Amino acid sequence: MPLKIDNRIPDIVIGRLPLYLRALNRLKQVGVDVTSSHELGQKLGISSAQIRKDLSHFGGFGKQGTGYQIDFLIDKLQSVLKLDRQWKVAVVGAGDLGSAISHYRGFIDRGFEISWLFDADSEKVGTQVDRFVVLPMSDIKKTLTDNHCQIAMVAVPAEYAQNVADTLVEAGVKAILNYAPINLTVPEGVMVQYIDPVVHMQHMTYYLDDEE
Amino acid sequence: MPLKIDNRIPDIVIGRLPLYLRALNRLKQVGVDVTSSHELGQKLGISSAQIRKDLSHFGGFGKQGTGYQIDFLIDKLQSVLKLDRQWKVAVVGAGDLGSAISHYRGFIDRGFEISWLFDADSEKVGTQVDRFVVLPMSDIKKTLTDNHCQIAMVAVPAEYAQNVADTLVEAGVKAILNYAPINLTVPEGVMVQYIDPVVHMQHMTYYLDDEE
DNA sequence: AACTGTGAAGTTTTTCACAGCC
DNA sequence: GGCTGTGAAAAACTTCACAGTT
Repeated sequence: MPLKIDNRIPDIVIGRLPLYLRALNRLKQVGVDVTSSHELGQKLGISSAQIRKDLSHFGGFGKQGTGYQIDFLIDKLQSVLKLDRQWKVAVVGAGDLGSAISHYRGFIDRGFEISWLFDADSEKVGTQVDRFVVLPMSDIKKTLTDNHCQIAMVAVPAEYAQNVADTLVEAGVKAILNYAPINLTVPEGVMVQYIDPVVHMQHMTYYLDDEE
Repeated sequence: MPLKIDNRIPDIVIGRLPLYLRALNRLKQVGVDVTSSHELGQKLGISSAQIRKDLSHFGGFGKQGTGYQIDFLIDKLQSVLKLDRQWKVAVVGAGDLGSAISHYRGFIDRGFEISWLFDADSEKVGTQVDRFVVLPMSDIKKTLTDNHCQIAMVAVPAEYAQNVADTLVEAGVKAILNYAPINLTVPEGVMVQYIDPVVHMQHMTYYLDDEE
C-alpha cells in the first residue's frame, strides 16, 4: 500500500491560473472557440509543456488532436479558483488610489464586487465616491463580519497600513491586497498579496542600459 | 582550464532585491542601524539563508558576528539596481488610474520621477493633472527620444494597450509597467511587468473557505 | 497530422549545516 | 555567542520526449 500521496497543488501553479483565465477570456472575446497549449503559451510567454502540466493537475481538460475548448476551460478554471460566485470586497482608503479603485469597472466580471469604502479621515466619511458613501473605520468590524466579507484592499499610506490590516484581520478578513509599500505581519491563515509599482520598476532598472 | 563560468545572476534573485531595499529603508526610518539576515527574513517571510545567499552574489556586504550595516547595504543595493540616479518615467493614460499615479508622491525618493503624462483623448490633452499638462500621443516619440526616457507606465483600457506599447517601443522605451489586464507582445530587449489586482485576488480565492 | 497528458530527465532554487570571523 | 558566506544536499520546478487519442 503506497504512502498517502501529497497532492497539494504547488502555489506557483495556482498563481498562473488567473493568467491563463485572462488570456482565455481575451481569446473568447475575439471569437476563438478552441485553443492549444502552444497558442496559449505563445501569448503568455510560457512553454506549452508547462501549460499542459499545470492544467493536468486538475483533470484532463483538453482533447488530444484538438486542444482545449475555450468556454469549457474558462468554466473549469473559474470553478477551481472559486470564481463561480461574486466575492464582496472592502476597500480601505478613499484617497487618490482608493478612488481610482472605486471607479474601476474591471472587477465585476472577473469575480469581485467592490462593496464598501472606508476611510479614517472624518472629512471624507459621509462623502460620495463613485457609488459609495465613505464609511468610518469604526464600522469595519460590524460591516464585514455581518456580510462575511473575506477580502479587502488596503489603499492607505504606509504608516497606517499595519493598523488597518490588524483591524481587517479582527473583522475576519482572510485575504488582503496591500497597495501600501510595506510588509504586513498577519496571523497564520491570512493571506497578503502586494502591489507596489516601484518594486516592479526597480526590478527592471537592473537590466537597463547605464546611460540615462 | 575551467570552462567559462556563467555568473549571470538569477532573475528571481534580482526580483527580491527591491523587497530587501524596501524593508531596509523601513528599518532605517525607525532608527535601526544594523540588521541581520534573520531579522530581515522575519520581516519579509523569507529564510535567512536565502537572504544571505542572494546578497552574496554581489559581494560580502555583511560582518560576521554583527550583521549588515543598513546604510551601507541600502547603498550597495541601490547601486546594483542602478537606483543611484533618477529615472524619468512617462505615463500613458490620464484616466482615473493615470491621475492617481500622477498624484502619488511615492516614486521620487525610490529612484523615479514621473515626467510626462500622455492621453489619446483630445478632450484631456492640454488639461492640467497634478503638475502635468496632458500631452497628445503624437508627442510621445519625440519627447521620449529627446529625453532618452527608457521607462513608461501604461494606464489605458485593455483594448488600446498593445497599440500604446508599440508606440512606446518605437520611441525607444525598454521597460514597460503595464496596468492594463492584457498580455503585451514586445520585441526582444524590451521588458514588461504587469500589475493586475484581479490576478492577485483570483490567486487568493483558491485558498478561501467555500462558504461566502 | 495535430495535440494532450505524463513519466523521466534536466535545471533551478532553496535549505542545510558548518567553517570562519567578530 | 552570534552572525556571515558558502559548498553540498535537498526540494521544487520546468522541459523533454513520446505513447496514446482524435
